[in-house]
Formats: sequence, structure tokens, C-alpha cells
Amino acid sequence: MGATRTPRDRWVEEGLRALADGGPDAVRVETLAKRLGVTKGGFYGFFADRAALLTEMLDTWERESTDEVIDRIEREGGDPKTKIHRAGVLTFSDDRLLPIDLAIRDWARRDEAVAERLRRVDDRRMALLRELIGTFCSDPDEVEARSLLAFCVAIGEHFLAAGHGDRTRAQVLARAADLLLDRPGGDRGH
Amino acid sequence: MGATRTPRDRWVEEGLRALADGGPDAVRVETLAKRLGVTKGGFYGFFADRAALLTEMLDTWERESTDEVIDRIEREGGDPKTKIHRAGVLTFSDDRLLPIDLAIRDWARRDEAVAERLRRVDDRRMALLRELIGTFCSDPDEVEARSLLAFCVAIGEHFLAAGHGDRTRAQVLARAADLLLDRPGGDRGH
DNA sequence: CCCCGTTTATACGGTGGCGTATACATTGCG
DNA sequence: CGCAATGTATACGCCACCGTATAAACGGGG
Repeated sequence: MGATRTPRDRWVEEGLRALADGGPDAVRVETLAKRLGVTKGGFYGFFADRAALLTEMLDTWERESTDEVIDRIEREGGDPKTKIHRAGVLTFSDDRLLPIDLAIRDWARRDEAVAERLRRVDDRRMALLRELIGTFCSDPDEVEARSLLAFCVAIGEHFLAAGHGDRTRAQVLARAADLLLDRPGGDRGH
Repeated sequence: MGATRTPRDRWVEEGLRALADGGPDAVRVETLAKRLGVTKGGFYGFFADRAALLTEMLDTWERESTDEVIDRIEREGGDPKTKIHRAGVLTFSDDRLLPIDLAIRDWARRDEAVAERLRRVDDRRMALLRELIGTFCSDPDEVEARSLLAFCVAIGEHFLAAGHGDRTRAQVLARAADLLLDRPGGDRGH
């Protein structure tokens, strides 16, 4: 059989790149083809239509950003705070995954199927956070609140344009992390 | 002169609605016309082109979500925590402004002109938060960190799909607000 | 009542994208 | 080498949208 010059994966990958820096509307068959240096001729051999590509892209993203990331965090060990930090770095500092993640979050607001996938992914991440924060905070309500705060800041940070005067964003984030992870307030009462 | 049946404002208004629930790519001249019950005939009398409409939409949004909201908060008074809460309600629970705000945040990631506007708006909101949180927290670094956390959760909450088991999102958010606003940890050291 | 500016409808050419059809090129295998 | 499968280029019809041009409808001031 003839060689696979432009396999399925390359379409998916280029699609994810387009999604990352232009949103779902920027994922155009003929545009991707141009970037891949071919015409759309071969595309419809792999995918029924544009929607099929979008689905495949979401499948790939879902797999990469749950199993792979979570496995790696569990495998590499470390204390809870280290793990939380690494989880943040792996998904929210990754040049590849981060912009895709953000684009999908916006997309999910308008497409229920995407929202459902995001829910699955976020539930797993949230479970991880809960577990890690639970190791040093005993009040379950507070664990949940801290987990939500941590997750929201990890995402929201990228949607926030405000500056911080003399401080850098990184400095303020470090202080915020201290507030969330360093004071076991949940151990006080009850 | 002939009556103004479909004035500038109605195009802007409908444009913002389209932006809110479809992103900038959904702001299409002919689509808006259809929704307004006219054809695009009159549009090009008001606006040079589609880009001019987008600019005008951003102008309107910028004005509505800074001056008007901030003025109203200052005018209606109340203690700091009440004000923070009202600021959150006014911009992040408003059925009209919220989805526009979220759409613009995503848009800003790809368009530097939009990003600059968002920066202006966010800087003003952040200044307000800083001021209010500063009334019960003395360490400036911690004021900044808490402000960032509060802002991030107000935005990030809407981009987060995870559930919270038995709890509702509102319950968890209430607890998170307590963590951010109820314990003046900044008064301890310094 | 009629003129004139304003608003609108309609028609047009141009572009870009989708999905299909068809023919050409390439490559592994017999 | 020739076959068949696979990938590719090209061309097509279709539709949605942009921005322009032009002509019709409308309504207040002379």
C-alpha cells in the first residue's frame, strides 16, 4: 500500500494548534491543509467531515490531559504540595496543552457536548486536588473551598489582564499559593 | 428627515448579544440584520465596516462595565464586604454583562487591541478590590494576593466544569468567600 | 402637497469555506 | 514489473458572508 504521508494524527495535531490560537471557528479543513503543505484531498479519506475532526481532537485532548498528566503526577511522587504544584505546571504551564485547555473552556460555554467532556476532565483534576489538599486540611467543606480556589486561580489567572503595580504576577501567585496551601485553617475548629 | 428605525445602538446591542453567545466570529452583519428584522442595507450608513461595529461594541462594553458599575457601587455604599459582594453580583451575575465579559476574555487572548481594553477594565476592578480588601488586611502583599484570588475565582468559576459532590457550587463559593474575606491573616505578622 | 434626506430592499461581484467526484501519483507486494 | 491501495491534486456546485451600488419607501419642513 501507498505510504501514509499525512496521517490522521497530523490533521488532529494541526487542528489542535488551530483551536489553540483561533478557537473552534479557526479549525478549517482547507486552512489546515495549507499549513500541512497539502490540499484537502486526503482529509476526507480519514474523516467524514469537519465535525469528525473536531470530535477526534477532543478525544485526543481528553486523553492527554487526564490519563497522561495524572499518571505522571502519581508516578513521580513527592509530598502533596509538590504534587499540586507539578499538576499545575503540567497542565497550566505547558505551551501545548494550556492554550488548548483555555480554548476548550470557552468553547464549552456554547456547546453542550464539549461541556460534558470538560466536566469529565475537570472532575478528575478536582478529585486530585481534593485528595492532596485533604492531606493537610481536615474540614471537608474547607477542602472543597480551597480546591475550588486553587483550580479557579490556575485557570482564571490566564483570563485576567490586570497588572499588580511593582509586583510580578508570579510573585502574587506565589503568595496566593501560600494562602491556600500553607495555613491549615481547617484543622482549627469542629 | 426620515425616522431612525434601526439606530446605531440597536446594531451595537445585537452585536453584543451575538458576541456573548457565539464569540467574535458570530458577529456577522447579515446575521444581525436578520435578527433585527431588516437587511444589511442600513448598516453601512452607520458603520464603515464590520470592524467599526466591533470597535463600537467594545467601547460600549468598556463604558458599561467600568464607570457605570463602579459608580453604582460607590454610590450605594455599605461596608467593604458588602461592596465586594455587590461588585461581584453587578458584573459577574448580570445576565447581560457576564457572557459578554467572558467572551471578551477569550477574545483578548488572540487580539492585542482587545487585550489592552480588558487590561484597562481589569485594572480598575482590581483597584477597587485592593481598596476594599485593604480595609481589613494590612499586609500589602497579602492584600494583592487575596484580591487576585477573589478576582480569579469570580471569573474562573464560570470556566470550570467540575461538580462538588453533594454540595452546590454556590455553597462552595460561599465558603471560599469566607476564606478570602473573613480571616484577617494579614494583620498577624508584617 | 411636494421635496429631500434618511433608511431600507435588492442585486451584484468577490472571497472563502464545505463536501463530492474524478483522475493522477506513489509505493509495497506478488 | 505491474497491480491495487492509498494519498493527493484539481475541479465542481453550493452556501454564507463582505462591501458596493442603486433604486424604492418613508416622513418632516417648506
